[in-house]
Amino acid sequence: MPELPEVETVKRGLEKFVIGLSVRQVSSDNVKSFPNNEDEIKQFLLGASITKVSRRAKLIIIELSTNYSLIIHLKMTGQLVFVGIDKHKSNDNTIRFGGGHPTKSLIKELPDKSTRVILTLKSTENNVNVGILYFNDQRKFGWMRLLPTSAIKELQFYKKYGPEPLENGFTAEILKQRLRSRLRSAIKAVLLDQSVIAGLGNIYVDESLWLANIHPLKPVYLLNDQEITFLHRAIQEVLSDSIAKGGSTDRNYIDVEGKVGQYLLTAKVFRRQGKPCYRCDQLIVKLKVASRGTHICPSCQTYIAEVPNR
DNA sequence: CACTTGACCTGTCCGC
DNA sequence: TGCGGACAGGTCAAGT
Repeated sequence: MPELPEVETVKRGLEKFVIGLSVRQVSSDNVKSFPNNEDEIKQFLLGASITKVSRRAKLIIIELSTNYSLIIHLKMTGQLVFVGIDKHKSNDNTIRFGGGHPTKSLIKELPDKSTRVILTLKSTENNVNVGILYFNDQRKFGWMRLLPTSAIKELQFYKKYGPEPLENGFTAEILKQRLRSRLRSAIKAVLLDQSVIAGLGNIYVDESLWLANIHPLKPVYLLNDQEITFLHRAIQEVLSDSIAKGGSTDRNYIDVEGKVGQYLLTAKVFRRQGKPCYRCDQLIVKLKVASRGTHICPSCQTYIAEVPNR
């Protein structure tokens, strides 16, 4: 579920709380979640200080003073949560996340049974423990991995990532070019492909297509220039709006401070089946496209399917 | 090559 | 109430 806005929110939270801290202790309960062996961890993670946090597509990169990095993919149910060391429990027994303010959160206790990796972080100057970073992941699809920083951009999947939709270089013309490789596919399937555009997932594809008045099943070759221009603008609007709202919490997502995202409160179609379209009052319908739950307004997003020619 | 589907997991919800 | 099955959706491998 974490897509670009959620991952960006987590990245900003990490910047706020863990930059400058050093890793004192590491524990992991699941090899899949964190496959590096003990030697690598001892040599390149323990004692290293965190110098920088960045994001590419849905990947979080935590750079270390050893010239290694932790790269993290949250996939569906991953969470990165930071708790100040002396703030685990307040008087009323609620966890105090991040800077110590009690936060209403989906999480009741830490660690819990979805906790896969625990990083104890200390001050780089004076050896005092400062906080604990928890990597939770109910479904174990997510992972973190320790790699030489220089090796990240050589990773196969990393090299294939398409452009970042919120960066200046991402123009309507670029979008048009990127779409050209997948002319016969449904636009939704293409937008979900990280090698075409980086960072979109199911929620924001549905939202963007509604905003641009495009049916998710419409094949790319049937999109005209104006539709692509609208789509380009819609993607940027939807993503920036969601980042401003701390992302979307469907069931699982929380940020580094344990907070849920607010985007879905104002979502236009996602999970709104049976409710009226904000533009035309027609009821939102749920269908399946690219084997994903897909939400559209049947009146705003029309596409008369051709008889398949095969 | 372009494109689609299934597998990876676990928790939740729905119908019987 | 218990239980089986569908569903959730990011990504890659395997299939058409």
